[in-house]
Amino acid sequence: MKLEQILYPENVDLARRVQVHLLKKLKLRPLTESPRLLAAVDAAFTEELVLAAVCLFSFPELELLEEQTGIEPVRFPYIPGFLSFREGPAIYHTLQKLSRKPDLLLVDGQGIAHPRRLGIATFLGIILDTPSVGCAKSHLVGEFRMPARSGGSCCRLTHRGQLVGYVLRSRTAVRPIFVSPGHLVSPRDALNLVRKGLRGFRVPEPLRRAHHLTQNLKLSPPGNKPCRNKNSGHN
DNA sequence: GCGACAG
DNA sequence: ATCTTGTCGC
Repeated sequence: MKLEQILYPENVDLARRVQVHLLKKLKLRPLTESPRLLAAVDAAFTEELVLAAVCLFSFPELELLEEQTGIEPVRFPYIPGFLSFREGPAIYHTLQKLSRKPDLLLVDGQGIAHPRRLGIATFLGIILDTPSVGCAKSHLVGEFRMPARSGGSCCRLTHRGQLVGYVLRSRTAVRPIFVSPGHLVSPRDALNLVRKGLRGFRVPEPLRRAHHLTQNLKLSPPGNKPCRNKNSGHN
């Protein structure tokens, strides 16, 4: 199947077929080696644009190594279960701008905790053939017990009799986050990796950075580059 | 038919 | 996600 038809299906039915197609390629297995380069991705929106941001970090130190952004017109509506067709293309093309290929993708959204096991983390992991982890701020599918009130507690997230991730209370008294494996990792890997990235916040540090970058992009879009010789005081 | 429903 | 002001609490 061509990349063009995977990224830009013309309607929801075709999008569903893309998901069913990609599912055949899904592989979940424990990581052999710890990742060294983690890329956190996020997207923001205006009425007509998708603004993507990618932040590359060393792992597990989490030192920022590189940032990239990209903008595309909105081509797909937001429909629960089809988020990857709204945000995916812009994020995909922005990831291609990185000077180095990441060992792990940390995505703002679900992995296999999805009606068809194809959340955006799984989608990106498969088309880029890279291990990925989904970290969503709210529930999409699956059954779970609410984790205890204290930070660090977590419960399994199951769907149709399968373990699809964990519900994690990253900090005391905050709403839990939903962690699920995307591609080429195990549910436990996903949980462990997200925990290492928390740094005391509700959402992993790398994703916060990506989110901020996305918001800044909306405020200072490229093309609005300040011209030299205009009130710069040195001419 | 009813309720749920990532970002 | 985005819109959108003040306000409750540590």
